[in-house]
Amino acid sequence: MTSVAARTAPADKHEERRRELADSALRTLGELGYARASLREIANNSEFSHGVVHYYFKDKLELIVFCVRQYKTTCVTRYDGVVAESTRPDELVEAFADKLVETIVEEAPMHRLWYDLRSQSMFEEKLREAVLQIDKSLEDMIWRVVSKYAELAGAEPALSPEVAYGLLDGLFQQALLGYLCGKEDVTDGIRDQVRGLMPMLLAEATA
Amino acid sequence: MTSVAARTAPADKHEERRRELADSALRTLGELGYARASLREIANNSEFSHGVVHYYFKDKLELIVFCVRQYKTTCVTRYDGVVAESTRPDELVEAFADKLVETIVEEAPMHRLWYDLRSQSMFEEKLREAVLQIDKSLEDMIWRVVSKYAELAGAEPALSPEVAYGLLDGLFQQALLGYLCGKEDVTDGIRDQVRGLMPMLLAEATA
DNA sequence: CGACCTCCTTGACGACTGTCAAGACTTCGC
DNA sequence: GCGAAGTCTTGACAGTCGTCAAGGAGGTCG
Repeated sequence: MTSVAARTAPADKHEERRRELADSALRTLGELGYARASLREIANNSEFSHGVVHYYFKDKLELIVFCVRQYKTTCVTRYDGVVAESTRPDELVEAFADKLVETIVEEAPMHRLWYDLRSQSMFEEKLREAVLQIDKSLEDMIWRVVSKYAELAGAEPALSPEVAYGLLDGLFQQALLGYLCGKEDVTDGIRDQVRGLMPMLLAEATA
Repeated sequence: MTSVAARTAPADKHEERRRELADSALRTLGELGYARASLREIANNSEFSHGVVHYYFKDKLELIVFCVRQYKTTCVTRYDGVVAESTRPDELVEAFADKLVETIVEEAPMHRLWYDLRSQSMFEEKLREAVLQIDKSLEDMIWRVVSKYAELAGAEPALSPEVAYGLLDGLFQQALLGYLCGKEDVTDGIRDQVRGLMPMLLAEATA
């Protein structure tokens, strides 16, 4: 309010703490999953004590929904670089496959958490709104890849965004499970699978 | 041992009780999910008391793995009738799609439990062996459908069993989530999706 | 200095969990 | 009909959980 003003407005400070808390909570959640990650364990892996959660969040549920929302908002831009920088269809496929593998190897805990939460939402209504919203944003992300791929190939996508996402998500989930189970060549496997699948997503140009 | 002999051998009796227990446990598990289904709740929804579980099962984990194994062994034959009775490719696709819809509508709790457990196996090593085994049997089930379809169409499958299963499982999971979230026309949606997808799984006959 | 406000810790609460031991009830061989 | 084996119930155990109230620490402003 005065000349210099606060570095950060008080409301922002509050919001920033929420982000910090959510950030360290995500580490624990990715390690233990939704059900076994207690608030005490989450707090232990942060720089705070277990009581502070209820100062910034109403519920365990509110914390967790906030966490996953936060992670996925950064996550949905993951392939945008691939889309922006590819100039030939096969180049895009390779870059996309590389990025998929990188995601599985480097962010496996986060993604198993996502699948955990999506499964939980089948039982718990309170999770559904957030899950559906995130799912949609992932579908959009995949669609940007597919439609760019079609454009570069001079063709049209042969499938709806929903189906394209469903198919690729199925493959990704399978690969993630395989990777976590220690199966070898799962990374090469997903690469081959994507190389084989992507051309099938296209149809002749109709316009 | 005598002339008439026992109706069921003692070992069978024990095994039969396990099946009975698992059967009523499955109802509770399908309703509450893996994490929130306590042994007391499971026992409450059966004709037994909560202590009996440890007479027939070592663990909660052993009970649950037994349950899902039991369910899935009946489940993996679900589409065999479709495979056996179809004589034309389009007929198979329709019958397959119908069966998928029927499965979603009538057995949603069982299948969300399956996805719950598969997600949990990404965190809990002890679940992985059973999950991988069941997953493989589902892959085989799907492959019987796809290869029969190819045969009827006079073509070859364009994909490996693994990929075919991954794709269809992705679609199925998406449809299940949509159905549980009360989305309308999800049943018509999956029908259309299958009709659109199946032909894409085929390639020209090479032999 | 003292009153206030924000942020965070501590400790406790009631409820719920998986597990298991002790014993009651049932069934069956003899 | 008796004893033993098998089957099931009951009650308790140690532990964990989410939640929240009481209060301390640190800063700001009157």
